[in-house]
Amino acid sequence: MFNIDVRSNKPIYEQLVEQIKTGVIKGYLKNDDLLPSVRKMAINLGVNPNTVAKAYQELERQGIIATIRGKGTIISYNNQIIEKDISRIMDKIKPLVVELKYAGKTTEEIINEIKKICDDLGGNL
Amino acid sequence: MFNIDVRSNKPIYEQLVEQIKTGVIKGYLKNDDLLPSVRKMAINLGVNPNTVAKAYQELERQGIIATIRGKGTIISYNNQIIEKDISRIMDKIKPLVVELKYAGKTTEEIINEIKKICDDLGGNL
Amino acid sequence: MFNIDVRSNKPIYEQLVEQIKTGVIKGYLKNDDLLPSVRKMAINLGVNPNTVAKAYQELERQGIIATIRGKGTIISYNNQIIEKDISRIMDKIKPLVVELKYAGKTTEEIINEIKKICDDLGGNL
Amino acid sequence: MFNIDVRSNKPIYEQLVEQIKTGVIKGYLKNDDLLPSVRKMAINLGVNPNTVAKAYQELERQGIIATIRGKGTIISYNNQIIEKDISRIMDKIKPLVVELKYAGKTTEEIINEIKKICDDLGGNL
DNA sequence: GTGGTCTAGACCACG
DNA sequence: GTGGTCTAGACCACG
Repeated sequence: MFNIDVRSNKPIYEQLVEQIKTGVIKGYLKNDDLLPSVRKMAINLGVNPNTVAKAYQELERQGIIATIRGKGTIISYNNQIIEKDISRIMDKIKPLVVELKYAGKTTEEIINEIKKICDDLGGNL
Repeated sequence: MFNIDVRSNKPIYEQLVEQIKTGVIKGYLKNDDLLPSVRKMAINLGVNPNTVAKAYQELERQGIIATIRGKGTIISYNNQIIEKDISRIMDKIKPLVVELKYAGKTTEEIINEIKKICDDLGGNL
Repeated sequence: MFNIDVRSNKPIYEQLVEQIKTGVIKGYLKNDDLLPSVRKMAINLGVNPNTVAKAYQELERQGIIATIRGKGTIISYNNQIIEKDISRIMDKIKPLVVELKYAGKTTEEIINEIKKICDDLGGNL
Repeated sequence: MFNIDVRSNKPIYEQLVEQIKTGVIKGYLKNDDLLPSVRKMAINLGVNPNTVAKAYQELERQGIIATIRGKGTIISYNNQIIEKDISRIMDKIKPLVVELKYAGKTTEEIINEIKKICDDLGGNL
């Protein structure tokens, strides 16, 4: 379910944080879903347990998961968190669109590209 | 003209690379424009000359600038480079749009957001 | 295994890049071989770690080595890279042969010299 | 007659030295041929006169040219110099051929490539 | 003055 | 421990 690229220049723990968040946003991971323990996840991914622990801590700090004594780590977020995340995504898109405009692309051209991306996803949603 | 944020977690040399590339894409920097010398740029930005040199070397490697013996460093790129950069921008936008879709946003909502961004730039372009 | 000549007018980092590439071409270094860490290599060669780091980064940029998080730096290339390198060698030989011809050497004389070089290597290959 | 590439990482004075030496080896420049004055050459090439002067000094040091009071700078070499240069060319070719061998090329393959280069020159010689 | 290279030494994130 | 980044400062070739 999770793919780690040890050759990437992006830290492993960040890759894991991002993938779990994406799983939540996409709906693959729902509230109360149990995540693999740090050790199991580390073995699954072939990485150091410290690295998984760091990712889980970061996710807990962000209010996406929670550690429940005697149970393990579960997905636990509220919609505010997700909304905040969506607006964070828009914040990432904005400067990129601005750059396209400056590069001479028209609004129409940009919209068309976006539409194409959405259409490619089409049926799945 | 260039802003460096030494507190950012993004390396200084990368910030400079990105800002010069953005200047080129936006058209502020044109072919044959002379860049400040490594030393002058370093003083302007308040950073070490080595850091500026690293940025300039990276830009030269990317085919954006060129070192001319006895003259200094100039902007020197061809449109292929810029086209490649535009498609790199689209590649960054794509996964973000995908995430918005998965999060439940409709194509229409996304398009509207993009339009809003473009309209805000409106008159300048 | 590696020899650095600090008196050479060729930069140290370039000497190291070249020797590692030669090691790959000659087959001494194979894919997934672990290179000494930047620090160890620096001590071995008696040079500054920054200099070794610069060489490693250049090799990574060229697609000869890769940095694996939590493991270190390994040889990692594909044959395309090697083929490209061989054709680069031929490109270096060409103008030299041309010069010999212009200097009055006959094709036969040149071939004989080349043969002599090959024969001297003889048994080792 | 001479081409200088100010974007090259090879110093301009070296480029000029090399091209004049090549001219001599190829026979375009013969003993007692008059070279343009430092100033004229500098203007022709669009470079700094100091740079041309440096090249001429280097050539004089190598015994290829001579400065004659009241006459200017002339080509002036003896065949020993040329012979030495030819052997210097062979010294450059040798490690390249060695590398090809190590890369798995057979002697025959290498010879064929060399022949191809010589044949392409064919008629001119 | 200009860029290129190198050293010594430091700090940091990552694993 | 590992590589990445940065500074301060130096030296050098080049033009």
